[in-house]
Amino acid sequence: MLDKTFNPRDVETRISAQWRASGAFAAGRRPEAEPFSIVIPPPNVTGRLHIGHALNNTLQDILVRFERMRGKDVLWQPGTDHAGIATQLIVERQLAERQMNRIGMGREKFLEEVWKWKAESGGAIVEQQHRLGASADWSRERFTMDEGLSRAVTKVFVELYRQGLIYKDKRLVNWDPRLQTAVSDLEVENIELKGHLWHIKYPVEDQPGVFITVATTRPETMLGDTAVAVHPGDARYTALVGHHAVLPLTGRLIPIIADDYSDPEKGTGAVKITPGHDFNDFEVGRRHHLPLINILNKDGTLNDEVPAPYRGLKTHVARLKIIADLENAGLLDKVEAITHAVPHDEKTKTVVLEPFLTEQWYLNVQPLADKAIAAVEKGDTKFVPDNWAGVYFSWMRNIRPWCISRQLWWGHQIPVWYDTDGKIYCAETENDARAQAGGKALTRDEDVLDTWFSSALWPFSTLGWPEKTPELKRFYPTSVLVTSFDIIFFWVARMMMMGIHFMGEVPFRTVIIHNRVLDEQGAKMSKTKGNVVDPLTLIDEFGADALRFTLAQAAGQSRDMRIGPARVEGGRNFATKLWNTSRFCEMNGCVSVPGFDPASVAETVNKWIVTETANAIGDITGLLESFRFNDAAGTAYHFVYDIFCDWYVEITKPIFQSGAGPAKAETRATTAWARDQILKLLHPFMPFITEELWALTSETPRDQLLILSEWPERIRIAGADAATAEMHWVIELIKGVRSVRAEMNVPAAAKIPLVLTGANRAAKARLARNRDVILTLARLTAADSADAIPKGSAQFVLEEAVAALPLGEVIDFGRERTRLEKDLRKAQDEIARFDAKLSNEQFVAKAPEDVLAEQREKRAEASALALRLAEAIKRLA
RNA sequence: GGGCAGUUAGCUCAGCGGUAGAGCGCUUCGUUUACACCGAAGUGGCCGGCGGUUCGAUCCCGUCACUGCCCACCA
Repeated sequence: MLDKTFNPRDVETRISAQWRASGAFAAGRRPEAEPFSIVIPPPNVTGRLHIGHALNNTLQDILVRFERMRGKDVLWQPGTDHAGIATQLIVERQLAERQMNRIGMGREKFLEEVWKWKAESGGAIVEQQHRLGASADWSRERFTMDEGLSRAVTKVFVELYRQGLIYKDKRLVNWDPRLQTAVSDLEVENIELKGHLWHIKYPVEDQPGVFITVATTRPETMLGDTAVAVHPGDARYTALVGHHAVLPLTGRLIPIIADDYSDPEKGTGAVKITPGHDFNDFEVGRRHHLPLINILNKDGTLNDEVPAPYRGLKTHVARLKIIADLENAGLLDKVEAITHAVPHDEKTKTVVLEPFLTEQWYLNVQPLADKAIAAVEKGDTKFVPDNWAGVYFSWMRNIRPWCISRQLWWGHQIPVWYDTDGKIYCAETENDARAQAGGKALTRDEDVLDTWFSSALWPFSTLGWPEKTPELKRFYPTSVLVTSFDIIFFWVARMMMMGIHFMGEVPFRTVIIHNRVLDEQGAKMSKTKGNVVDPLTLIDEFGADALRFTLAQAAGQSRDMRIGPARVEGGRNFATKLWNTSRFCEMNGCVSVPGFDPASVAETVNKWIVTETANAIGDITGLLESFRFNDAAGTAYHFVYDIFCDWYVEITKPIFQSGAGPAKAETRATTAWARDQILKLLHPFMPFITEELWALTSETPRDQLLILSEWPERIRIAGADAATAEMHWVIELIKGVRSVRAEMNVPAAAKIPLVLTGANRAAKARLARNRDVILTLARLTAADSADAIPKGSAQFVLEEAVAALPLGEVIDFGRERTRLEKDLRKAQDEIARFDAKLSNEQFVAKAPEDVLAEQREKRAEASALALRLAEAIKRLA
């Protein structure tokens, strides 16, 4: 006997262990089968599972379990990412708490600390994925800084270098002055802030009293100005072009030049040019061969290029001082309050990034991007939903060189060595480099690669590349990638480029972009806001199945989703429902019958439920094939709740309560069969509870886990339509009776569902249409006590009711009249509506025949109903 | 400045040419041997505004308004 309620905690641990011991998740179990593969988006190895991961992993697990049940040879490749900046930040923070810092301890020591932290916290997220029920092939777990993956990274770097696609360049980068590293364009978060536009008067050389006024939001950068630019066609300034301005506070002379870049409409029409600290100015500087002055140190303080009073100041401090000094000098023309976008670091959003001149490694992605664009255009890779392809294209088509070096220590160190002359040796190993260098003393490049560089290789590096492994051959390209839209650029695009470049084939056939998870108020979850919903808490409280089902239900095609305890509670309730239904089946002796043929059932109810089950199977299969997770979950929910529990189970109760007989045996077998189909259909969504019920509720051999069993096949049975039609009448009838009873406050008495077991279908159909008869029945059952109507005899009651009672007599309830009048009005409205439609010549001429017929039939029905209602009202009067 | 989403029941969202749907909430009733993490019956919508296409529009097209997100080098 099943326990009264389902206890997720115990069951989940036990079953999880069972699955892992069984080796059921291992890829390559079915060498003859079609392969299906997914690589997991590797989470930060030291991170914790957040609700976004939970959604992402759930969707993958649904697909993977679905395909595994369908007999495919499934690889779900798990693993974790070293997450360069994020991890290094955490460890540095920890060191700071112990009054230490990485510079002080040196690279080697620091890396030891990071590895130690990885060892300490590294298992956590994987453990959490297990708790969610993720059925990845854990024996193949990889880490981006594994030996194998690191070798792949090195090889890719060296090859791209040799192909001339990786190069070193000195140009402006986005610089993080706190971490003191370059970051890529993508890692910049522009935040709208209130600020000021300062108008500063630059005196013109040898023209006392003449000024050229520039406007800037970053006055401190004026110390690095090397020109003032005006538009060539701007009449206000033509006279000044070719002259020099005297840069305030420094006295340096800078040329006034003409350049299209200057927009006469903006600011004052004259713009200060700071090639060392502004991306546009850098370009202007190149065009005009302007000198380039770097006024910043790596930590963002002003360096010795600036006048002594400003040296060592942080930029925002220097700004205030400069403004004050300019004002004192009478050179501050005016100040406007504006809002403007200020670049910040994307991780903490607290550090202002500075354009900064450094030498970095770049990857010329243009040629790779061209192929990656073509691949999506050709349909080699498809985005679901496909509007994300547009996002992908727009970024790819405007792609710029990727700055791949980072001045961090945690990551893949760049495989480049320098001799004492600074000559570059790029090689896979230090020995190779030394050999190239002819034995010269070498020092290795200090920098590491952008985290996303190794992530970009994930689909093939995890499969063993550069070795030609059997897995690589079998599972690349992967079938599906499931990810969130915010890493399309960071990750998806780069995997496309690297995959095509190194494998000659796209890394995945389909990219499923799921929505982002917000809290219940619709706010983006963030630690600082404290509104992070911890999936583990939800699992503890409601169970993994409840969370998974809730997430799947909410996984719409293109929007954010809001998740919180209230919603997961609904998922939990559904799990409980499933449990209790199985309990009902068990209590009534519904045991799976080996060799049971659902197409052979004779009873109407059974034919009907087989048909409904077949429909659910077909629908859910199709929906999962097209990645419509929410629709699939919704269909399953509706089938289990509304069809199986609310109707089939209720309707079969009388059959189970009657004595023995073929109908009873058949219904038992059918119920067990339907229950088994439900368990299978729900298994991808709710693996734990279904696995548990599978083991507990059937007597067919259950040494085999549900996870390995087959996905249900669609069944066709003879007479399905007739059975369905009759059941619809019956259901309507019962609903009508219930409704009338509720209205009349009739206590429950007779077992209405018993109606079904009888033979006279035509009579039942008539009953179901006839509201008056329903009223009669309701009155009868109200008048008589439950005892007066023996169980199993409602059929008799109904037919008696029809035969014995003239319609008018029963409608003697005062409230009934208003009710009838209301219905009549409604019916008349309907008639009018259909008449309007049917008298519309164009409609009659052009509408398809079946639509017309339907409309006419409905018109007739409404009219008949109105007539009956009118008569009933007349009798009441 | 460009682009992409969205606007449907009190709330969160499905639906996307043929008389408006779910979950939660709310109201009323109900403990009959699966289930109170329950059941039954209800309440509740000019499907953002305005035009157009169509016999027919929540659905297609145009436009406006508002909301959110992404991208962009603006002084």
